[in-house]
Amino acid sequence: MFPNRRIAHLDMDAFFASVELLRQPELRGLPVAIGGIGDSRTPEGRAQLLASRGVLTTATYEARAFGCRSGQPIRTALRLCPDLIVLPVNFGAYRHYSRLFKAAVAEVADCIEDRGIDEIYIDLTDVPGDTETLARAIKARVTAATGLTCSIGIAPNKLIAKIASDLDKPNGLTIIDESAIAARIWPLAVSKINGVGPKANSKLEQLGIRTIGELAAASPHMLVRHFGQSYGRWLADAGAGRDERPVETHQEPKSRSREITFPHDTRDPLTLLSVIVKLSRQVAADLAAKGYVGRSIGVKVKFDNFEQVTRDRKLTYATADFMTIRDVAVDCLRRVPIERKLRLLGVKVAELEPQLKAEAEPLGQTRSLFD
DNA sequence: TCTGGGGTCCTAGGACCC
DNA sequence: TCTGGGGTCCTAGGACCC
Repeated sequence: MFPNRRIAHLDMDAFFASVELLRQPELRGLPVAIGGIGDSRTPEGRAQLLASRGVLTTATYEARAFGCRSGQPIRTALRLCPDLIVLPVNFGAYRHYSRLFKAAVAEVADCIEDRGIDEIYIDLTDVPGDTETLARAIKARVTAATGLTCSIGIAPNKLIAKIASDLDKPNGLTIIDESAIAARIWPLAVSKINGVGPKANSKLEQLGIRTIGELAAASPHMLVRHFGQSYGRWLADAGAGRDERPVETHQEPKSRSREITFPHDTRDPLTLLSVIVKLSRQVAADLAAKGYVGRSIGVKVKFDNFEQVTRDRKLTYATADFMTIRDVAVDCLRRVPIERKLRLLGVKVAELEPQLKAEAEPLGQTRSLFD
């Protein structure tokens, strides 16, 4: 049990776009979005973006007022907001600011769980001090270190903290204790729960469950009947605001992949082969850079009708070797019936382990001869 | 010329073993 | 010979998240 925990969820506000605005302050107040490779302010860049198949990763609040959203095709966004300024993604800069804000938080509390480039959970349970004072100190340090704002939710667990951080965006601070859950959380849509996506949401809707309060009132039996043992029970717990997951300060990577959406759908064998080779080289380099090797190698194919298939193969040893990855990936691709054009091709290495352990592998194999 | 790229976790069926 | 049951591994697919 985790009595009286104090868990914070911190989410940077419109992160990618906000970083760009630091670099280009003259764009403040204008509708700005990040995505693709071109810059919409030049005629060539605009033409490139209009021809591309990219989506927005982030939109400023000014752009959101026009209906622009992350995940939206750039073309759609430019139609909704012809004056939208679309800037190319610059992951190097975002990673830099990501490190800065996480280091700033660590000065106040060091039990931090990484949830990607722009959000974290923080366990404040054992940090001395009043909750609101701590939260304000964290926000102040993040802004001092980066010039950026964030939104924080604090609650007895990660599930509620995540919902809370979204309630007062941008630059928000929301503290929800056990006694406030009914008033603050129950009126919200079930889709606000991290883990309830479009499929579960529409199924719940068919069952007459639209709010978290209605989920809390639903019978766990009924939920298990419709959603299965595991997800059904989880839904019942989530509705009740129960979540005992700890804040995990370290997670080992499980897989490494690279994928690319073609500018134009294709089934040309030479093109597919050269792309597989390139992706394999990238995955091998990524693994080498991080010092990992993996036992499972596979490919992902998305056809022009968005149908998706995967093929993978497990090896008897772990590797990060480019030629091995390439050969197995090619082999996997050969097992995919190519009856229409491809939209996307990807290569993945999974079941990762640190490289040092793998170097000891031959010893293990030798020993096994005497088993 | 609608719909990115990089992840995690879960399920389910068949093979295979005891 | 007319039909078990548990366990693990492998592969493929899908939901969901940032």
